[in-house]
Amino acid sequence: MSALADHPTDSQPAYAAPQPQGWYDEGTLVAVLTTQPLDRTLDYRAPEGGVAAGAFVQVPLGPRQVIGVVWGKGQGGFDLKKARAITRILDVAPMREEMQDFLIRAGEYTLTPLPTMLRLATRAPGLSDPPSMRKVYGLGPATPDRMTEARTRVLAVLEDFGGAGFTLKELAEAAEVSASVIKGMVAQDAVLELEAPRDTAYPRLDPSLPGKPLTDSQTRAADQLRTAIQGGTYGTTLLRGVTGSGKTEVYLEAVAACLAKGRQALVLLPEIALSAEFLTRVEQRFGAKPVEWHSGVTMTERRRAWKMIGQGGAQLVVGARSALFLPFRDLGLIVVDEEHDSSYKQEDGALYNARDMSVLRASLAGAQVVLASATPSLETWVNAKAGKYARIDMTDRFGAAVLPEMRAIDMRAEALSPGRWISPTLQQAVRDRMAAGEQALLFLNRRGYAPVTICRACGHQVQCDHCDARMVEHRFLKRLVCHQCGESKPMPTECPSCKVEGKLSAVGPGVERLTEEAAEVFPEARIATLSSDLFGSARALKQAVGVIANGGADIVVGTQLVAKGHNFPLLTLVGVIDADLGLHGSDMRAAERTFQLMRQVSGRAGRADRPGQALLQTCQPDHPVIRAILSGAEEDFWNAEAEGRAAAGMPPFGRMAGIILSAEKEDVAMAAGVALARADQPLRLAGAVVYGPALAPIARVRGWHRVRMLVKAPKGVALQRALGEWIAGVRLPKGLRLSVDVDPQSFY
DNA sequence: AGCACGCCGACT
DNA sequence: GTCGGCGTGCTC
Repeated sequence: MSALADHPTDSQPAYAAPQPQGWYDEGTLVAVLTTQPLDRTLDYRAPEGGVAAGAFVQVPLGPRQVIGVVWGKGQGGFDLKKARAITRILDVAPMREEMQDFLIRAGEYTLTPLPTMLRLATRAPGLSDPPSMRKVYGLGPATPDRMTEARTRVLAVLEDFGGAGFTLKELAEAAEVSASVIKGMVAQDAVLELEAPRDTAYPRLDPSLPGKPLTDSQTRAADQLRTAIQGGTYGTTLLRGVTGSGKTEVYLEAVAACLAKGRQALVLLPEIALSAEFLTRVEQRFGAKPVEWHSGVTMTERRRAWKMIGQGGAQLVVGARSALFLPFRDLGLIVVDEEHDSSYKQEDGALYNARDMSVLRASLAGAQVVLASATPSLETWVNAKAGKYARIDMTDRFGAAVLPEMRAIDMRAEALSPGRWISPTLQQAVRDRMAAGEQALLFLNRRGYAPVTICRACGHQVQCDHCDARMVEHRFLKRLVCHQCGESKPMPTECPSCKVEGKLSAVGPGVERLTEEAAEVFPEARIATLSSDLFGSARALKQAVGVIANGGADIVVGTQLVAKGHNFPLLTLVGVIDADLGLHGSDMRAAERTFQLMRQVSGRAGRADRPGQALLQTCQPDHPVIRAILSGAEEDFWNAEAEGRAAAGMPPFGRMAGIILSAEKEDVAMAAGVALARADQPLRLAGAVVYGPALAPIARVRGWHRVRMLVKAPKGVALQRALGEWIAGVRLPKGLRLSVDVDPQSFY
């Protein structure tokens, strides 16, 4: 058996496959899938003129009109007098059969109902609106009765650029005239006023423009990807390159090869902040910007993007995970940058991992996948090792930069007073760098001022009112914030429990507190703090990053925000304040994540041609993870992790699903969990075991009580089918929410 | 998801 | 007698 028989691409569809793309004549019954939470399609009569399979349509449903997709031919088996007709066909490209397949397979893999999957695929505003029109202006047949200077300029602009296409505002600006001059010429037919669709194709990208000069290892990697793309079939490649090795240039060459073939490409990025920088790079490479798709894109732009991607009027999309559900007409390449990033796995209606679903989508579309990372996930590493994915390693850093020297600072041997976190050894190292005119980064993956606020009179710890989580003091905001639900309240002066005034005290460090300490220890230094909550927008963050990159700070204090791809050429020292943070805890991925984060953060040092150094403050210098980070023996680390996981039957060597039951009352959630645990026969028959129910470690979120269960199974078990039967066999009370997380990232 | 229908308590 | 609580069930 292959190493990953339970991979999404291996699942067998249980739903009826959609009908071959065809045509339905007027009056015939067609099955329509809507986003309404029904467990089946409904039959409708094809409208006047017939309808294509896959067409987006508006149909009557009870008293309402809803949007749906013609899924196949009608199912029948009901009173045919009840059949109603499709109201109208929407003016968008029909859904391709491959997309239908993708939604079915992805829904089965993640145990998500098909209507919910369709909702992911139709997240564009104004889909049902008629095409939005606007007035454009072109050269008219007549000559104006009297020529004026202004009128001459208008005609000159129109002649220079030919055809229609200017809006009134654009033409007025280009010709340096007022709108009334143009309106006057329209009245005389010297200028033509036409209605044209507002949603137009995006500027063409030119893949034949020369790229940046590549190093030898970049050239080899790019060649391998190009060859894969020439083949025009499915394949996945792990592109592993150490920080600074220039992965982006390499996969942009893959994009170029894909565009040259006339197919579309998608680049998934974990964060919006990255895409701003990325857009410029794409524009430099291809002469035009790609299409953006993320939560910050405006409604009108979203509609245009969605329609143009479906029509082929967009070649390259750069986006967040939801871009995976865009209606590509001919997708030839998906790049998942920073494939290990946990933000690819999240709930936006459905629980899915965009990295795994990319592989599924590509396998159905005959497209290539490039999984790029300096620190791949264990799953991907195992797939590559098993030969399921191709693997390219880029080991040399771009230019003269080399990986930083890594050393541990044993905190047990450092003389440090309580409430202080920067060890004397690290202090000296920072001073040395400052003396050399270089920058130092103090890394602490904890937002806010202090993670715990305790009352020194009664010992009370301030908790969130809605969650079982401690509130984190944010001194910058002068508030306590719950990092679970986002709720915040003003910093109290008296203890909420014993009402004693002025005894609340901060325990433990956050970046804000670390900044305070750094300012005391290094009074002459210019200090910048980078933490996501200190910036109101991606723009503000980008500006701060720019200031630091240009030498506007001596010391940067930051959270994991700094680990993600920003380039600071003057930075040569990284001090990790608490390398042990994340090593303890119940999470099987804690070691993996710590390893990745440490490698990434230390990759910040010495990117330019100055040698860098990374110092890790730890109380466990002999911990295997810390040792692997220090030695740089990544293969050893992964082999050890893989062995441990295999021995424990953990993913990717075994299968898992997390179940979360939530209800307003704890006993309701717990009772449902007990009922589920008792009815575990379908799971046992399939060879799976259920653990729990237990109160989730964060047992209350936003006032909802959470109970969790865990299902484990050996590889090769049809886990989704067993889970489906299991849950269907138990009657759950209303007011209870159940969510199933196949391949959970963490156990919360 | 909506929105109906439907069957039991305090009001004109 | 009836307005309305939201429990159950349907939508082609």
